[in-house]
Amino acid sequence: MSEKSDSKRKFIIEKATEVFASKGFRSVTMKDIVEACQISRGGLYLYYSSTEEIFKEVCQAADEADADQKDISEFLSNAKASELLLWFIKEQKKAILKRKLSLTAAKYEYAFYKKQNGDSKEAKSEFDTAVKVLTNILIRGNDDGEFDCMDPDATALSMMYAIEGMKACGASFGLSEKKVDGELLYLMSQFVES
Amino acid sequence: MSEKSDSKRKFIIEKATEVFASKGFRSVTMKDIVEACQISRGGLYLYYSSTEEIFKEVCQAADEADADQKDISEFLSNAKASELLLWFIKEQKKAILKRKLSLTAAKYEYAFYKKQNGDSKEAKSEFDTAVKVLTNILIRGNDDGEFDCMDPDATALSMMYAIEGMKACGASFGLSEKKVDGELLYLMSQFVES
Amino acid sequence: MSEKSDSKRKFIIEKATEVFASKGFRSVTMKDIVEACQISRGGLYLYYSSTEEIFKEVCQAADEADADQKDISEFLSNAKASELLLWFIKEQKKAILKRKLSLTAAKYEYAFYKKQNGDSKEAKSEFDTAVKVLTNILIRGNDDGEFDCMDPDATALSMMYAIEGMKACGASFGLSEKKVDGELLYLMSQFVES
Amino acid sequence: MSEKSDSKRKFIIEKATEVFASKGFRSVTMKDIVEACQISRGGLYLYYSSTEEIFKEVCQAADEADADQKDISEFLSNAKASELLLWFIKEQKKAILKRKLSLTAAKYEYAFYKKQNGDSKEAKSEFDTAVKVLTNILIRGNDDGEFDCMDPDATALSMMYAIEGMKACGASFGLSEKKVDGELLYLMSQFVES
DNA sequence: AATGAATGAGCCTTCATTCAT
DNA sequence: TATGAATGAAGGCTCATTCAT
Repeated sequence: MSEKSDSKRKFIIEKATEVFASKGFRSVTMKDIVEACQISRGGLYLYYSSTEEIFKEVCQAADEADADQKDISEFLSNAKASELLLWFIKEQKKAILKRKLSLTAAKYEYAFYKKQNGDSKEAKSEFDTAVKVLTNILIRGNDDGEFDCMDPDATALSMMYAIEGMKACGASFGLSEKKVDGELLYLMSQFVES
Repeated sequence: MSEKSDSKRKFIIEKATEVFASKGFRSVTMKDIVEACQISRGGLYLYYSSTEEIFKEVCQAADEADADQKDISEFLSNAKASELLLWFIKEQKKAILKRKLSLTAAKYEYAFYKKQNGDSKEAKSEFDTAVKVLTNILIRGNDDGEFDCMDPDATALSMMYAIEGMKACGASFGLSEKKVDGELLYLMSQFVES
Repeated sequence: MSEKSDSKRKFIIEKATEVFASKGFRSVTMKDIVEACQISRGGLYLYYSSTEEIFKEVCQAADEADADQKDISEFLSNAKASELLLWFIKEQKKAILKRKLSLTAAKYEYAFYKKQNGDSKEAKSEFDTAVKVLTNILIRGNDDGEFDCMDPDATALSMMYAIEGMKACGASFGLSEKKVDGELLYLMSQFVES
Repeated sequence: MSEKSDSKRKFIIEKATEVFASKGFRSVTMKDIVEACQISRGGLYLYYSSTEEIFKEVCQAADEADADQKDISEFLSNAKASELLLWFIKEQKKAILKRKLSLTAAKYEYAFYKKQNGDSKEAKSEFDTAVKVLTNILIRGNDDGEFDCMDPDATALSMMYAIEGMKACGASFGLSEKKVDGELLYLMSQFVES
């Protein structure tokens, strides 16, 4: 089943991404996806057998697409802390703003859905990873004398909460790029000598 | 007639609140509410004719309940800024933590649902109000020499983003009281001389 | 659910009996029953939620209807053995012949279906009961000097196998009343002095 | 072409036999057979185009396999009646007991299915043949002085009903070899001087 | 006011059957 | 010959909504 036709699977995931981005998670039906893909009901079942299965692959594909944009590991070890921070902030900004295809709302719904049913690990990891990355950046910035951040752990966590808050606000009532920029600048101003 | 029916409406809203808190918005059915209220299907339709209508009243009732706890207007004019901040922070903490009956997830879902359908005002107002209230508190604190906050507008907005982020995190993967306290203290530390 | 409307349940069981009698067990769908009853799909689900559930009640109702025809307990204690045998044989004959509404085929299918899935008790009891009843009749007949049956247990069992065989033949390719009579007479001739 | 396809047909029938033996007739799908044969969906359709067509060949193959075991015609004319009876009884016993690969249940289902649709000849012939064979055996036994059977026709028919009954019981709730032996001995005791 | 039986639309899932390769 | 992806019909189940009582 996994080799059926990778290009078809990819096609379905692409179309499904649009569907989840525009309808969230719970209210998406197999029929919605069938229609988005213009294939038959039975045809979809050859590849996937539930919306949850599709959603997981949609998220995974989206994460991979984000990761592809930069080979982080090498970048992380060579760049200056201020460059890293800029990159990090830009990534977050993209995540907050990407209107058209944002899976944020669907991800919240899915996380809530899993929480109800006992599972609650999946959603957490992405957030925690971001906090760790940012903490490391702040520590290196302190070491290099670029930043002046008293408590990198607390600062990183707090920034990520603010960023998560912007994602949520963006998903529920929209947020202009200007507002996002203003907030990100404000957040950075607390430890960057401008 | 109106008295009796009012108490019945109130009863329905109470039960429905529990349902929305535990199932979110979109996946709640009239049947769920009928069962929670132990009334007949037809009976419910005498009072409300859709889950959306019920959800709006549920949110309104929840907001009023929060507001009732304190007569703010008077309180705002008499209290010291540091007291006001403490009250504000406590309210937010309650909003973040109230696990059992949190409508956060349902509200996000609803906001997203309305955004799709064109409406996107409703959700925004609550957030904006909170920002304004906090801004005023900060300004007063500056005037009284209690706080040292360079940019009250930006600070208030940033704090609310972080708070919104905590709500979202709490709704999707849970947040301990200790973590919330830590973050709130951190946020305040930026302008309060401890 | 059990008191919903007994007359409606009874109506459904009556119609379903016809369906099972004409289509067997496995190939009967909820749709078949819905159409036989001329009710809506959802309507049927108010009373029953699977064909198996309906089939069990159909069988139970059929058994009760058979039992109703005679108050056996009293009859058993007062009648002469030859009368009892006649009654028993007549009942079996009815069971073999009742063409239009015979559940025999459906019962075989169901028994086979349960056997595949591990259960295999349900079907056996009816057969065993009949063997016991017949054995008792033969024993009494011997005691009264009406019959001359050397081994009542073996005879009763063998007769029931033959009767079961006739049921099976009747269900699969039909059996005339004359043939059934001939066979039953032959079976009795082995221990009844004509 | 024909050789290759013949072996393939044979292969399909073998696998299909297992499927019908374990699932009956009506609930067997082309998919079941495709999977049992490990061939493609389209591939199966090159040889057979319905489960009914396959089932007919399955039955025919099974009958031929049974027949192959002994060249009856010659055997019938040379053997002693008591030997023939023993052979006949052993064959029947095998038919009753062959658990794993018994087509009994499927045959009943099929016979019933055809009866609904008007056809009802197919199933009858096998039974009638057996009755005739047994009748002949009994007559010869009488002639040779080995048996003492007053009415060979009636006796043969009655025995076959009992045997058919055992098949049905075996298919629906199982029957031990001991029980089958006991019954067969009982049936024979009625005309064999032990 | 209140009930709850009844309806029918809508989504889920499986399968026989076809067809391009 | 043989494959297996694709289709669409059919049946299962749930739910919003109505209506006679």
